[in-house]
Amino acid sequence: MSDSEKTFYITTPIYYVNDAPHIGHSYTTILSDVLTRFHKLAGEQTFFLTGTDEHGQKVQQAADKAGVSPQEHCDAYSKRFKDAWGELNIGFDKFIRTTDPEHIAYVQDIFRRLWDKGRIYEKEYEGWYSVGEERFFTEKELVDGKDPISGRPVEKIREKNYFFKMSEYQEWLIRYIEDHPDFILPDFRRNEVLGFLRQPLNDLCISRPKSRLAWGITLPFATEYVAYVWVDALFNYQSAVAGKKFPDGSPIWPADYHLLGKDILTTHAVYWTTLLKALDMPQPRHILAHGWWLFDNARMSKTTGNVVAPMAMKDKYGVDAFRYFLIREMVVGQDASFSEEALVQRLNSDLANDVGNGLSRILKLAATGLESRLTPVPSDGEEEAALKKAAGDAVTATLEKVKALKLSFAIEDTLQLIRAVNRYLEVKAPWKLAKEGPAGKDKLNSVLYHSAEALRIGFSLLHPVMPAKMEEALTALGVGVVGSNPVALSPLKWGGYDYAKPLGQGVNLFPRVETEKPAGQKSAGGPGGGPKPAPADPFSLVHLKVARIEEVEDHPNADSLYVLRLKVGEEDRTVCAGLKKHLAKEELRGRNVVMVYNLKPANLRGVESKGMILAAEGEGGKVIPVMPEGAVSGDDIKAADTPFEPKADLTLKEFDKAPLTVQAGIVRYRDRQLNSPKGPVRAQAPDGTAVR
RNA sequence: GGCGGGUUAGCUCAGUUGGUUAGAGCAGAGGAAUCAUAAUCCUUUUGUCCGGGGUUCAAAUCCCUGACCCGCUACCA
Repeated sequence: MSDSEKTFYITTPIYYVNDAPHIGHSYTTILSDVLTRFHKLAGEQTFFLTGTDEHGQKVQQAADKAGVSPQEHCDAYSKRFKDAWGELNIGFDKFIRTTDPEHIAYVQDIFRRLWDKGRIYEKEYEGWYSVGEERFFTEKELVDGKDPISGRPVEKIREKNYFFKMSEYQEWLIRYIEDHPDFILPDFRRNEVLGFLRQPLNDLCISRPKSRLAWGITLPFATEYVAYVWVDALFNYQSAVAGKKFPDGSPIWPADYHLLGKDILTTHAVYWTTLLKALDMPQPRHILAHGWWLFDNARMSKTTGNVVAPMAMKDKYGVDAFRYFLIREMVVGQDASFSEEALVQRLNSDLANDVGNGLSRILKLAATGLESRLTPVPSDGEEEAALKKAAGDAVTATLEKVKALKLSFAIEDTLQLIRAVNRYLEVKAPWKLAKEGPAGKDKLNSVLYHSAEALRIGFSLLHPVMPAKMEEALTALGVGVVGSNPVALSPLKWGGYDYAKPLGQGVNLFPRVETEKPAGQKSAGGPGGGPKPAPADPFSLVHLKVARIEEVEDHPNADSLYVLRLKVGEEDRTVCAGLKKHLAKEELRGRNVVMVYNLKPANLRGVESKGMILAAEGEGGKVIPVMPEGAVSGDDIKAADTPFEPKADLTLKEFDKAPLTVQAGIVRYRDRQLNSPKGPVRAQAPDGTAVR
């Protein structure tokens, strides 16, 4: 995959210092570590970069709050990541911090070069600044002279900022992505980026005045400004390796892989690439967006008490089992689900039964029959030749899949070899040979030597995933571990070790984890599944409330939307409604309506909408808001005989799963009518009309 | 609403340019063995390949259509 045969430079995103390390950070970092170790195993020169992103408003605020300097705050918080990676056995080559003087100087140099090349221009504008939202609004965006999002007052500020001419590179970028099909991975992400680029690309504001944000990198050509944090952060990938070379003298940049979560793909695929282009610098070879870890039914876990805290799993079952699970279970690019049950399953069936037990049996056989000493012999027999071939095949197949980033499948190929050893032992029955005394000794040696060789190669292939445990395993075979490579000699080559040292004894690599199975309650499905919990009634998650429309305004940016100021009990709410085509302002003002109270806020053309007004959508596009009979603002609306467990930030999709319709003039969920404390919710619409 | 992807064994997924009896791992069942971590090995069950229609000598694979799921995006609110 890599254009370069001998070198491999991989990066993780730099993590925001204020965050606490969690499974998302851990996965990205472990994945990078595993890939790095594999490439190292294949004999390449590698460089693995990770670090922390330390500038920005939130850092400044957190530091102020704690009464320390931003730098002190960063020093303390950055360390949490470094420590976490230590615990996860991450072998990074450099841990960069964006407050490193070298990084700051590098970024300043970049800004200077962009400025000299005329890629940056300044633009002065006057706008309305909302302190609460920390952003500008145009005159047009203001609602009632106030912040359209929070409704708070704004102040008029005249401000100058610097912009990067990103829009000029839109056509180039589209073509580049089309010409390099494996630039953005997986391929469906590439299509999404191309879709994003079908809309006009704006120039990028790359400065922040120090009057608003002081904690950042000062722009060399405008010292009263700091760099926009994303630009600052992205250049870490270069500043960290600036002037550095691989041992053979070849430069480290460009990166072979930028690993990242799908949420920051646009930043990398668009901002980063165009910035590099503007500087005539080589592009990274691949940008890989991986998926997320999901936890099914977190809710139920809480009530039953078996909360899955992924980071605690590494303490409970060991770092290597944790790493193995993450790499084995997630198909790179896809989402995957995390559960303790699945982790234990993998630990027992793959690691304990196959890997650990495989080693255990030959150590014991060698101890009883050969005093733990093996002598290399040629692979004359049919089974021996087959095992030797299986080892070679496993190496080829595993490394090929690693190159294609199919790590979960790569592991499976390696495990095939380990299983082949167990099968070979069954055929040769060395425990019988051991009982034949001196006569069987040569045969026994041959069987155990072949088994040990196959295992040694298998363990070496697993080493990138489970460095600590595999070092223990290889040591048990007498193989020394040099640096992070399993052996100084050929770790992946049959006959690569002479067994000069005796084998170890009594090694239990992965103790089985006993799972308590309540008697008489055998799990219905496989352990992966288990009985699926009954899904909650979709409507039970919905929180409807009566609201009074205080004010109706035109949306500043959208022809079909109103911006409604609502009073919900004592609370003020701003909601957008697509009612402009259907109703005049006067028809709405002062009216009581029903709103979805717990809907996740959405930004609709610049105005944040916190909720949604329910209306019957009749034939011919007629829209009639529903009427809560006699109810007052703030009343809850519930459906008869339906549990009421509102979920915070309900998505529109979740709401759509509980379709509402009109029957006999009353709004219903299925056949249950919706009531306020005062009476039913009515809508003058024909039976069957959908309400939304 | 627009664009894109998906639906294959109880679970997680492979299935190359359409080509014989559709596969792997795990889970289940039966047996063998006893060196080993109640581990291993052998044998083995189950699939209307989401539904419907079409093209073809031949379709999990191509086309149309319906259902459900997911991603991105939107004057969805």
